[in-house]
Amino acid sequence: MTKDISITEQRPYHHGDLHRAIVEAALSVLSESQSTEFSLRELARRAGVSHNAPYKHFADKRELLAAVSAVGFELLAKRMADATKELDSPRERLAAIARAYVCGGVNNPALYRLMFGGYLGGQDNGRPAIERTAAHSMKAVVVEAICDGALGRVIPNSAANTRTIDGAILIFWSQMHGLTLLLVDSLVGPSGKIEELSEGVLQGMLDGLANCIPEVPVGVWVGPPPAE
Amino acid sequence: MTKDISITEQRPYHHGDLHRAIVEAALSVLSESQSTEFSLRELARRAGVSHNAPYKHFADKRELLAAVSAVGFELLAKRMADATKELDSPRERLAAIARAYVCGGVNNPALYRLMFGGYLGGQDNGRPAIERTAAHSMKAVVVEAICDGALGRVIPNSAANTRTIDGAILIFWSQMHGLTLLLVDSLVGPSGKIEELSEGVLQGMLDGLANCIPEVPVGVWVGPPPAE
DNA sequence: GGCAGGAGTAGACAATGTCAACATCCCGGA
DNA sequence: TCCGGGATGTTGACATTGTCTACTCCTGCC
Repeated sequence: MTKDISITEQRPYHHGDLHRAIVEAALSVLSESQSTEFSLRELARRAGVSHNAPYKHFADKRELLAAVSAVGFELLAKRMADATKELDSPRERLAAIARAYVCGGVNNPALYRLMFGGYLGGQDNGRPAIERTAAHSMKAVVVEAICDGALGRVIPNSAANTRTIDGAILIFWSQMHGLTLLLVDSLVGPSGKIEELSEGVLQGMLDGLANCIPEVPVGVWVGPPPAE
Repeated sequence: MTKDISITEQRPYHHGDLHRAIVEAALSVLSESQSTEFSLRELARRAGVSHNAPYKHFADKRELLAAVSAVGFELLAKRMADATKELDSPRERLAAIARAYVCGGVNNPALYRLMFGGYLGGQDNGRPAIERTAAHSMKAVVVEAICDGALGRVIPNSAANTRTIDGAILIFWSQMHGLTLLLVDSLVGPSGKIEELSEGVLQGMLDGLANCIPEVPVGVWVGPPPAE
């Protein structure tokens, strides 16, 4: 009786690629509402399936969020990689990466917050593997740019330079991360000056980084994510 | 019939200071669970009142969160202010403020995330006034330290220096903000080296800041929060 | 002394995350 | 060719949550 095909041929019983559909719905809702508080049921509705169908693809909401977050990291990595194309000066390339990073966060704050807002375990270790992997590949883009000579000298990505690279990454990343979030929160402004502002911070940081690079301490986690 | 005083004298019908009790309960839950997803009803339970009593003191959950966030800003301001006591060197005072800032965030990540996680309007303008006020008084501590000569020269807090001060604030704040969040997310580690790491970033930033200070662009919002 | 209104309570509602039981479809082995 | 099992979807249920409305209790003020 449930086989009552009312109008035209309704979608087949099986969706086909619900996993992807749900993640995309989440990205849409995230962009539109700019709120991280959407419901699984809403996504199911958008995908045209019952409220419980997503559970066949994600163990729980957290796992779905992690998948979305992972896409966010991939998008960011791609943005940054693309930004370095057709640029020769290593320093300019690192600067371009920084701009792409901040820009990506500012353009979709809700997604950026999802990636870094601690909706997962709080600890990186608590993040599902899929997300950690994506985050690491994003970081690799930065590592490469720094080793490339962006700070005034080429730094071979060898064990001997781990300390130097780790330190540079930490300074670079935390500065960009903080700037992005302050911009997103509108805690700095007026908004018309955002690019000029960011540019000043960026160039200042690169100068400072180039100077203090050799003395930077050790310990940042760089390289493949630690095994579980 | 509801007047059945069962055991000893039960608490009086009126709580006395429920507003404060609810905020404190929220701070407790936040510290304990390190999750920002607690329920209003849970707070009411802790305070020993009915699930609707909090609504006599807060219009909705968002307003309660804003109040908690405001307390967070006040605590942070106090921490930073205390950290500068008994320190003479302006630079050391600014460094102490930075350490206090990062430390405060790392010690209670959930609270820090509540303050900056965009659970409010996303935009600073969307934040309730009480919270903006608290955030501003926190920022004032930093402004004072910078003007004090922490960067190698005294910068009178006058209109003529707005650009310089604003720029310094932005660099300083975004670096500390980003560092705090990376530490909280355990995206850098190992944790044993956190202090050493932070110290490196901090000193590097102060050096860089002192150098590039004069050229920093304009536009950061500093001063009393803009009128609604 | 009484009354207005602030403070707290009880009950209801829709929405949500998640569980369990059932339905439908597709694919590989007999 | 048939069939049965597993993956995928559906329906229904449940506890929990934010919030609304109506009610009760108590306190301060005229």
